[in-house]
Amino acid sequence: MTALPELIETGVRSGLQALYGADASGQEITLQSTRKEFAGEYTVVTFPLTRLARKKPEEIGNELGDYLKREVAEIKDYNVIKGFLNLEINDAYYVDFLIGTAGQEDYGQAPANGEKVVVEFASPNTNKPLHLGHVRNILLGWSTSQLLRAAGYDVRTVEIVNDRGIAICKSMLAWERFGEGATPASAGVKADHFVGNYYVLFETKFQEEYREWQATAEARKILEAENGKDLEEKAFWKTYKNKYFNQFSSLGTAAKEMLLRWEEGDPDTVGLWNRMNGWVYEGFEETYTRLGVTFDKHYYESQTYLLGKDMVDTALDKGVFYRKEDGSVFVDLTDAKLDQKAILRADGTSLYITQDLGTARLRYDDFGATRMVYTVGDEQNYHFQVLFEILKRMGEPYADGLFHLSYGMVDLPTGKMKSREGTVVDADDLMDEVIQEAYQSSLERESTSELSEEERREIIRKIGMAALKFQIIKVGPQKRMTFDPKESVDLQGQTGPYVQNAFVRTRAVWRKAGDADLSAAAEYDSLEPAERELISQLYAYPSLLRDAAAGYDPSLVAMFCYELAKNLHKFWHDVSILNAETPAAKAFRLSLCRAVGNVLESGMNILGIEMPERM
RNA sequence: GGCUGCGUAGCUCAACUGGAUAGAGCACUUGACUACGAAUCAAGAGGUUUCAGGUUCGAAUCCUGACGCGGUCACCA
Repeated sequence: MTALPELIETGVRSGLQALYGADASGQEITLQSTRKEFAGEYTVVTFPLTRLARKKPEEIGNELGDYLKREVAEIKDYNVIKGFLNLEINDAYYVDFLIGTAGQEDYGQAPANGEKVVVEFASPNTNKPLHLGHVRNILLGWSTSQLLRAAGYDVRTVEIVNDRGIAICKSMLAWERFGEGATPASAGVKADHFVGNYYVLFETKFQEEYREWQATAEARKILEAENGKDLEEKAFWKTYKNKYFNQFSSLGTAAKEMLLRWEEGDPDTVGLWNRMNGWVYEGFEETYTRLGVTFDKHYYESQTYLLGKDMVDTALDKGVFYRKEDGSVFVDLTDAKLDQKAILRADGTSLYITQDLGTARLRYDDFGATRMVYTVGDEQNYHFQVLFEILKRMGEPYADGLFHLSYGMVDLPTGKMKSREGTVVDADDLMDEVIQEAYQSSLERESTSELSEEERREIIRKIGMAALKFQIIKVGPQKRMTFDPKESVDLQGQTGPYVQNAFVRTRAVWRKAGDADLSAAAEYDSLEPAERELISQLYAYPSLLRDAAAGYDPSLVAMFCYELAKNLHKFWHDVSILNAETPAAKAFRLSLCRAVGNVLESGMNILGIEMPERM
């Protein structure tokens, strides 16, 4: 069965040929969906055709409309408004489509295309628990991976954990000095928070030490000698903090020594490091599970940070990189409007980007993926431009399939999140909060009162998580977004629970209908406006998924689900289902409910949002 | 400062990539539960799309400039 857009396009082409002898074979015919206020589902814009047809847009619309109505069986009628030709699709065609195609369980799922893609997201540091920024990253990465899956790709999800470096050493040192052997279990604290608390404790102790030091004679001398810009004393010490950490601080020195011991493989240090990171992973796993995401593979920087060096040699041989006299290795990307970029230090040690070269190759070796998606904030746009350009020049087999899924930072209504100012929204707290709010709302309702306490809790969890997730995913990835915790617990309007509610209605009507006989549905032949709207939307679902996947944009799926839910609610209000006028209408509407419910569930599933049967 | 992204209703976001009278939600006002679930529906009000030029049948979208807000410019990650 040829898809409607193609059908219309070829119809328009042959129409132009027949009516005006015009050859539009190379022409782009502008086809869009009809705006709500006019009758019809598809609209041909006739302005661009004036040159071909040498007539006014309205005339072309009328003549073309006549032609299409006559020649194309699927087109029932048309109307012309200015340069817009609106086409209505045959009821029978839509009814057939609903029964035959849209009713299928896996409607929307594209057939496997045999291509493998790796999607990276989350990728946290191990010194602190996850926060709102990670939540956006994770939801975006996960939903994109599901979207690609629906589009027919063979998808693997991965994260790369930054488990090494000075940050985790700070937590380790603080625990060693002040922890008195405590464990998450003994302290009764979620394990990643437990470790994070020691990171904070380190900073606190360090600040104390720093303040005390500022009163010493040594410090006064430095203040006098180095405060060139006549800063206020407080401001000066703020700028001096890093230098103090590296040169004078005993805590700083101890942390750095710990890092050195770790690099040397000192068993005690590595043991402690394993123990504390183990706690962190335990905590992360809990959070991931609550968020409903899983990874096919976890990469750890401690195991990958030396990768990429071997690729440097081949790149040098190929002339992609060059070596400076001091031994450092660079790449010159100025002809690609990028800069010269260091790949190896003069002492031969590697850099962030070197590691990224190595992990790209590693993933290719691990999975054979020809596409890789990196879900990383837009502050790293430049880094990924450089990385991808290099991989391209090196002729890596997956180089053309690299995509930086860049997204904007999350702000709060009060401004940016800043850990120093304690305005960071913790991921676990946030989930608790939205679920608690969903619980409060549920108290006002009795629709689930006959269910068990456990079932009700499960429903409430789904509702709260839906509110949170939808709120975040509905915003286009590139956009910097403002996240208002108050709005995230909204359960009405353009929200996850609103969509869930539409789904629940489709289920409720089916519970009442029992195993109704649907065979009469095919005889239904006078679609109500709300029904046409729903079907044409169902019709567009596969192409919507295709477009969203091509653009790596799950927000399109979220908006689609919302629109579909909205039309379901309107349909619900406008027509009677179980008390429909005829058996055919009843059977048809039940079928429609089932199909809409399935698509809502499918779309929301892509977003990682679960649907309750009741709410 | 160079490069780069963004600026749409009071607020949070759309606008099918150049098409119709710029659309939703929240908040505000008003109506609809004795009807398959009111976490719903319907209606009202809310705009010089930051500003100024340009391109064309047609611009929130493309070009130029100005203003405002981010990001980034390490042999850090």
